[in-house]
Amino acid sequence: MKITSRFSIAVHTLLLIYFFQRSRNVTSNFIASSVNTNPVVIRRILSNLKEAGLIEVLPGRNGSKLIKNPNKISLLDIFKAVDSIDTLFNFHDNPNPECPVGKNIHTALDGHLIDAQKALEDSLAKTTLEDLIKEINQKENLL
Amino acid sequence: MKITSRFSIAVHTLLLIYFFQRSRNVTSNFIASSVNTNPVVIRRILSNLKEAGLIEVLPGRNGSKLIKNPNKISLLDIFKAVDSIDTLFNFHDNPNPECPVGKNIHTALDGHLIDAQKALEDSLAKTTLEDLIKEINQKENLL
DNA sequence: TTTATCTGTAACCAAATTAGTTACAATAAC
DNA sequence: GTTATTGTAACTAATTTGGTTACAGATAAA
Repeated sequence: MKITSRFSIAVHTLLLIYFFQRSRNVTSNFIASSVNTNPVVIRRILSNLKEAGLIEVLPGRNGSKLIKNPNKISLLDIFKAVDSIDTLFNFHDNPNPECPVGKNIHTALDGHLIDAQKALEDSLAKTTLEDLIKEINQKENLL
Repeated sequence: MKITSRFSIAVHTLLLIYFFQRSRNVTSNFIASSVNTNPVVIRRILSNLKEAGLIEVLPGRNGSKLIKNPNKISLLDIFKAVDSIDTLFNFHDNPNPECPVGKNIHTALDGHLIDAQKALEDSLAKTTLEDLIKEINQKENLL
């Protein structure tokens, strides 16, 4: 099973807000046309990003603004904002406690699953929105 | 979104085969009663583990056996056997190429997503079935 | 050789999740 | 006042998951 596209859409959304917030109102419609989806899908994600304290969504028709410095917004922050996973790995319910394996499987495995999830999260934490902004600026200037 | 319980069931299954293969036929029914699910669910996973070269499923009513040393079977091997994910992260389709962000988002983000997936996999690769066997033996001896 | 057991697989189901959609009240800009 | 936008509810279609029944084919045990 996979991590949903809500995450990549959220990153895309924040980049659009960063690049366009000074020149125009960054509305859900504008974002949707760059992401290529429905504006309501974007509004749901904007709602998550607002809740996480990464953006403000201005009332009326004023679009959204970043309220944190891009170098303070990591991919992990974005991931947690939109995909609020507590534990990445599912575990089968109620293994048989009469069995030596069933009785101990949780204790034996849980720590390793937490480690793996932490490794994923630590990796995401290393990259910031600013890093992506630089990469895009570089690509655009090369043209 | 989460990683399915197929993974934890597969680990449970391999541990059962290890601990019981000498004393009884480890059948899908026996495994299912320890995992607490339906035997067909187990057979599907046994099929994956066989395909991955981790076990042999003996014909008739002879159960399954490990065909690799537990210290050569990592959690990553098991994960890949049952959850065959190519890319862990979904990415939204067809971002708008007319937009500087839409045009570059894939290039900017893909590498970081691959890094994060690799970090998860490297972590899973560190633990072997033997490690779990030791942990269970330790727990059982303490009783 | 007959009977019981087990695997492999197809077919189906219910529940959950996802992305997408329509609709509309509330709000602010123009 | 009119228009544009947000926030949210409600609905849909598609997909995935775990569970289930059914059964042909293979093997062990009697």
